[in-house]
Amino acid sequence: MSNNEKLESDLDLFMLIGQIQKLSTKRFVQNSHNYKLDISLDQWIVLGPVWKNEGISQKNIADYCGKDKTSVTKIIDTLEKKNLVVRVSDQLDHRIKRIVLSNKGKKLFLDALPVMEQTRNELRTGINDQEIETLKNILTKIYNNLKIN
Amino acid sequence: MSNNEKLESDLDLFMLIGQIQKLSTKRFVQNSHNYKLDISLDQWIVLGPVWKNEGISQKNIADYCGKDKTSVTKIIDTLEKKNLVVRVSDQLDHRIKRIVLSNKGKKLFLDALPVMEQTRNELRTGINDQEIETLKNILTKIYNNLKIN
DNA sequence: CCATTATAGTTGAACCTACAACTATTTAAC
DNA sequence: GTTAAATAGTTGTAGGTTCAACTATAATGG
Repeated sequence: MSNNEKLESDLDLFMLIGQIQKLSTKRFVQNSHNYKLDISLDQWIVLGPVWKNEGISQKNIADYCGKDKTSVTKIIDTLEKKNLVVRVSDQLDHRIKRIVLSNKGKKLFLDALPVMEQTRNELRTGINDQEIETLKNILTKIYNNLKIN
Repeated sequence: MSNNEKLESDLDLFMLIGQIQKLSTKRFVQNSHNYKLDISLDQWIVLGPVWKNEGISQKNIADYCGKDKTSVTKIIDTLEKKNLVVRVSDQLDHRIKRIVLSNKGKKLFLDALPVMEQTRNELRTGINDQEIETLKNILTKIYNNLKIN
């Protein structure tokens, strides 16, 4: 069997989506290295809601990103280790940790914007806006099918 | 911010694909549990080429599945621990390990087929064949964009 | 009030992924 | 024919995901 022969011939939806997910994650990291940045796609995804909503709780980050609370805990752990964010306990509700960007975190988020832009463009090469719209519509249907229970 | 508010409003392609990938993996595992089967989506994906091509090498499994050779090594490790497959050294080329299904592995693969079928159907609910075709075409373009380099 | 229940976050285990470095073997090139 | 390069697979490390069990705190409802 030649390299990727199967993959290219009768790739089913599961494989296709899994493949694209892996490749786009990889591409984002490669691109960020080209920009001399050290950040993973998931770390960037978590920084997003913190950027838009300073002091957001981990619970809200999880909802925003569609991630499990455990995943958020661990990604925040590594973001904190890299001094990109800090956890601040809520003064009223002591269960809640509020996440705040450090200056380093703000800078990295901004620096990574063009990396995201480039990755998006590479992904969309040769695909027009109409197709992207169609794609999003169908994917949203699938998302809704899977989301319920 | 309400539960999943962001996710549902302005979900971008990366999030959408990542979300669907996570949810479909989860759904497959849930469905397999309902059938009293103990198998993950990735384990099933690796069993596929072994089923179709008895004695296939790990390298070919990796190509077939679009997985890293490291991932294949580790998935085969767990499949072997569960007595679903065995590794057999190639007699001519001693670098190659050929993977063979045990009877238990064959049974599990067959038993899991309806689980896959059901998961596929749940995913496709309310989406016609034309849309699936369109979806696959666009996703294939994206796949090709990302695959090169 | 106090007991139940719900919520926010953490921890540990098991699995998957990617990368880099490694072993062992085969092939190629001189 | 021996050295160099390519190939198959493994190992270790680091990150991400899920599940279940746990801690701590807050809200609810007799």
